[in-house]
Amino acid sequence: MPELPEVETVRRSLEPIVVGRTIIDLDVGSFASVLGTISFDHARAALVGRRLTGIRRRGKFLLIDLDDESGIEVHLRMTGQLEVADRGAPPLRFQHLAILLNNGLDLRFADQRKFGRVIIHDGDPALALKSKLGPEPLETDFTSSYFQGVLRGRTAAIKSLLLDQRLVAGIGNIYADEALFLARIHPQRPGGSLAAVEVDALVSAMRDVLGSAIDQRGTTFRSYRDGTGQAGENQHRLNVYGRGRRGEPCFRCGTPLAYLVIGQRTSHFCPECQPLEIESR
DNA sequence: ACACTGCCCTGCGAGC
DNA sequence: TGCTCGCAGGGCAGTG
Repeated sequence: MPELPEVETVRRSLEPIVVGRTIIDLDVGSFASVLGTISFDHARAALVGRRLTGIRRRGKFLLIDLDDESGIEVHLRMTGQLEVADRGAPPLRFQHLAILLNNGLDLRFADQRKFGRVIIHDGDPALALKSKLGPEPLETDFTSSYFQGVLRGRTAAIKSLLLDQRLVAGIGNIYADEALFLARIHPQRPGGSLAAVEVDALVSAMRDVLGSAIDQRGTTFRSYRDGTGQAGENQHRLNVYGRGRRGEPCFRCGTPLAYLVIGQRTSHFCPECQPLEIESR
């Protein structure tokens, strides 16, 4: 499940290989809606001959900039993969699109569950995302006071608010659970009930879990790979995600971890380290 | 504006 | 062993 650290790892691994290359053709598989509503012919007309000038990340979106000020937006959703391979190499399993480059390499998009998309924009793809995405949690404009303002008066569970991309961009289920554990905050606490010190701890925990996950080149459970097909290592560093369902012990206190479904997402936490009642803290 | 639900999609692991 | 069933969940549309 690619979240900010995984998407950033894909970006970093692709950047030196694809930037500066020119698109010579496209190859689409049977799943035409990977391109959204535009036709394959339209996509080919828009992309062939374009040079890739950069690759950026915004939240969980990858943005490929082209030399005519247009761009491509890629979202991997749950099981998407974006990988570079030699033209002669066999296609990826579940491959839906290949962008053929002038250096003998193909940029390939695969997705087992067909949730991911490759969207071609006439202009800067970042503009389309501007209204949908909050600040980047690793940038300096994501401050504790900003987040405190965002949470003020909110009654929804903090876990759900962390997943709202309009409030902060790039957090998914794994890193939301990990950050709440580090900050010792129960996932069901109403967002507006967090004290200033708790928001401080949460903001700092988000930075910690995301930063170290990038250092580990992402979390690989099953399908996630970087742009060269390499798995990440962060799955060995997780404190709670996936462990609550199995009732495994908390690494901090030994209490069996628990899980709850919040906003239709499984939330793993330590009932001892992350109490729901503020009075008992 | 906010909170919440249902939808998309399919391989895989659990259970029988 | 072979089968069925439900889980995994990001973003978006739709409802109240």
